[in-house]
Amino acid sequence: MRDKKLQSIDISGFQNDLIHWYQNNKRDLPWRKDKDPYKIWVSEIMLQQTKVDTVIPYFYRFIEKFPTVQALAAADQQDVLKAWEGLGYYSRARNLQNAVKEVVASYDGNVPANPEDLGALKGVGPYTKGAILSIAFDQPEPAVDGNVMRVFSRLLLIEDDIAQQRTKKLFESYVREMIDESDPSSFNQAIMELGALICTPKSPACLLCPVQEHCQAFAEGRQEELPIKKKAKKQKTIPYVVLLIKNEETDTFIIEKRSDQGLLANLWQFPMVPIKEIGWEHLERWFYNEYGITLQLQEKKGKLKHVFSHIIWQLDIYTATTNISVMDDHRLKAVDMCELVNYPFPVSHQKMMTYIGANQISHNLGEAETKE
DNA sequence: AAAGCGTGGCG
DNA sequence: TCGCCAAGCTT
Repeated sequence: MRDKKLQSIDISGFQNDLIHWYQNNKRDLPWRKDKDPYKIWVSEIMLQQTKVDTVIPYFYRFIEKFPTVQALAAADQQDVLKAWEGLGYYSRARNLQNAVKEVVASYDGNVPANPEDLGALKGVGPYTKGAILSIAFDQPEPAVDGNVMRVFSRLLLIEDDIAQQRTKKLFESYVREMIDESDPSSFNQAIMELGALICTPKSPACLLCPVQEHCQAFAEGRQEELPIKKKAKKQKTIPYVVLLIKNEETDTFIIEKRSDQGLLANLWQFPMVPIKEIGWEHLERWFYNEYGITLQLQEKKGKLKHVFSHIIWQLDIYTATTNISVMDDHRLKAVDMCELVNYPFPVSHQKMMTYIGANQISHNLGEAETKE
């Protein structure tokens, strides 16, 4: 029994209008040059919560450095993170490499072409699974991302909160009814392309839309109201003192590897003191207890506000000096300024490198804020 | 189910 | 400046 929402839709007419538009308007993107499942996979992981323009240069560099499943599986995780540096959501990179190792170990290096095995891989959720199956293997599986939910919420006038997990399942069932089984790759990509180019979140270009005549929201002039999405909570601000600690004798700076779990896992940073918990008066003492290093605070170099999706770092950046050169703790390293480029840093800490005269190591970095 | 997890661009 | 948003997954 077909859903009520679909009864008024001319499905094959919709498919034809959509896919015809896609064939004539699709962007020439690097992951559309061939159907290598590995490249499709890499692109889909990079594109999670990330704009196409941001991904393109990363994709080129990543594929050049790790051209095959085997190459990525054999790589050092730090090199993988370095290639991901600046893209964000770094667990994507760690999960991708874990998954690729599994593909080499269990599937002879061939990306599985069935939902069960593919979906069991680290970092491959419902969307990515459907995207790989449809785009690389021409299987009629839904690939429901934010674009698809936006397009379909307008097309079918669906008012469920798209932030809810169960809403995505609802959209998957609609896509299963609507998908073009003769070309699921084009169908899925066309919906996403439409969402990116025409059916945009704000001010959708309905007058240019190839499926305008099928759209129930447009018929009622309600396209701007959809989709419905619950607002995110505001982030909490956490103040830190960041220490750019120089050993004058060896001309090195102290960097620290972050925990292998949680925020920015396994990336490197300049040591940070959660100053609200510690208190200024206990800073040096706490630092010695924590790291075994005595330091002399020098001067404040500036401050940075760094906004994450869920928290905000308020960073006061200081230079400091130390005499301690021993570094048997492997989480800490004393490195020459030139060596900084070999370690993956979060963007916030890349910006601080300008304060110690290091060359900017990133391809995508602006000036740090130095104002008070 | 809801929170944790990055970054850059845009109005 | 600030809130929203982008081809989501994990726990």
